[in-house]
Amino acid sequence: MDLVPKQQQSKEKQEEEQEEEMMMVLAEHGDRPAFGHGGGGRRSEIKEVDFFSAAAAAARRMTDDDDGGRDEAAGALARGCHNTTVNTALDLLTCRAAAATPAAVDSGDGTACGRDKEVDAAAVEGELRQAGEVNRRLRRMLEELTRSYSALYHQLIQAQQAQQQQYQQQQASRGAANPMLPAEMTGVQFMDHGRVAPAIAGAAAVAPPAFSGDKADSDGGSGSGGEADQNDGMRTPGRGENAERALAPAAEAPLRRARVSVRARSEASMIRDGCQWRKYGQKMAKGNPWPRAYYRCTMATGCPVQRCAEDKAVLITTYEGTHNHQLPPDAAAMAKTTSAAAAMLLSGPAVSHDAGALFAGHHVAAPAPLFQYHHPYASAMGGATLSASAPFPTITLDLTHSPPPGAAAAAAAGLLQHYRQLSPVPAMPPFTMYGFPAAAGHRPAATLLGLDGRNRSALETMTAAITSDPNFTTALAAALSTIMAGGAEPPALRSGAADTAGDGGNSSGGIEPAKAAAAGARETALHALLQRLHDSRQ
DNA sequence: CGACTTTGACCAGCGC
DNA sequence: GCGCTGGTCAAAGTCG
Repeated sequence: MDLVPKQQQSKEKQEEEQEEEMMMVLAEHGDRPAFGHGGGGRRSEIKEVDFFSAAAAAARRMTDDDDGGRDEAAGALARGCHNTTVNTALDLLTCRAAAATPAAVDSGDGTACGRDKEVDAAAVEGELRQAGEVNRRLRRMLEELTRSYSALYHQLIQAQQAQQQQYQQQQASRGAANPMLPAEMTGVQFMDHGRVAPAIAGAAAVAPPAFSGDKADSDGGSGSGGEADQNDGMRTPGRGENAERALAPAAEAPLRRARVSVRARSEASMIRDGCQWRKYGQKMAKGNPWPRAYYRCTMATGCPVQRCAEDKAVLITTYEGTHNHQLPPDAAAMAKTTSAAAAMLLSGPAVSHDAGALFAGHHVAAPAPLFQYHHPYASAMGGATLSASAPFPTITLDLTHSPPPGAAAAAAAGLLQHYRQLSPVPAMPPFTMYGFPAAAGHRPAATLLGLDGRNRSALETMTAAITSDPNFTTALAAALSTIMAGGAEPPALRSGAADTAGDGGNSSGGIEPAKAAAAGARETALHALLQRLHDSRQ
């Protein structure tokens, strides 16, 4: 089930297998498949973009591994296509370090182990135990931070809902004779962060249902216009859209029109994302020497594919809408990514701005934008950007380049800094941040965070994007060390978090000298651990 | 023969 | 109102 004509599939399957073998070999060396430039000696361009074969291969590899931590990671990775947990496919824990130790290398030998080596092994094991302890403390601390954030976020939601109700009451009393009022109101609701507000059903349909691979009744989430969606995919701006508009509430069309654009280097005419697509049209777009092809998911939904005008090797795939049927695991993986991105776009703070554009001409009481479109964590996401440019709000996941070493770390540090500054109105950064501990601990982020579907989807988007960054380990190291060294958790997380975090929390305010010394020691240990992890991946 | 691709025509939205 | 452009339709062609 993919975008490639069936007649090509057998040949490509062989290529896939070779690809996966390559992935496995590379993974053993800590490398990652590189999209585009550089690539660490690998070919600079890939013939086809298969976002998931690598993950599947990694999952298989890890499943075969005896290490418990890896098994857990592999399980989580494999489950990622079927549930709503967040998988970062990280194996940052001690398994790699352990594998790199002389003890691990020589354990099967038995003849070459001299007494010195035994001593070394014992020392390394002790060191690893220490590192593990630090890791556990860190995890506890971050769990506490997570809880604090979650509580704050819910307070924010409640406050916003109260504010919205107040607004609605004002509008109801003021504009009873205004026929535009319903649309305006839905527009406002659309911009609200409300997690389960009926008016945001479209956004909800873009995100969680498709994620979970649940039988998504998400014909765009409206529950109406089902026929149009069924027949037309969800993308029927022409004649079909008229029917859809007639059936759907006024505000839902914009909701469904958020787009997720994936840029990837590929010589193929389409990317393989696990779904079955059928081409139904092709046009020469103005200013683009390469034709824009239109594909429709033969299972129900459709999406246009476009070749980049600037670079033939860059394939731009734009997804719009939501599948209204069950997806195969591979397709669900991409659906998770794209629909999560759409959900973030529709429900995140930036939506305020986008919605302002969308509802231009309406009197939308849009709250001031909380974030810029090119915010720091967009960089940390490895090239995810939001665009308010017409006609539809679009989020672009750019896989065509990998940031230079250090860029990801800088982005992560910037993300933290940015989050500290903006934490009074928590939004996406916490999701990103909190994805880290969940990833490191191979635990479902949803369990950690108690996230609702929208937050979870946003988290998935972030983690999916972040983990595509080959330098993510470096970024993680920088982020964690920033937390430890800076001693400045996000302000929203300071209150009450430090105590329950045990001594793992490097609380900022008035640390006693002894505690400071201990914190310094922990920091040193953490740096050593992170350095080792980083080195082991290179 | 069925599924799929190609391609010209058609339609709607938008800007001038 | 007109022309341009994006998006879709549907008939014809292709392929296994």
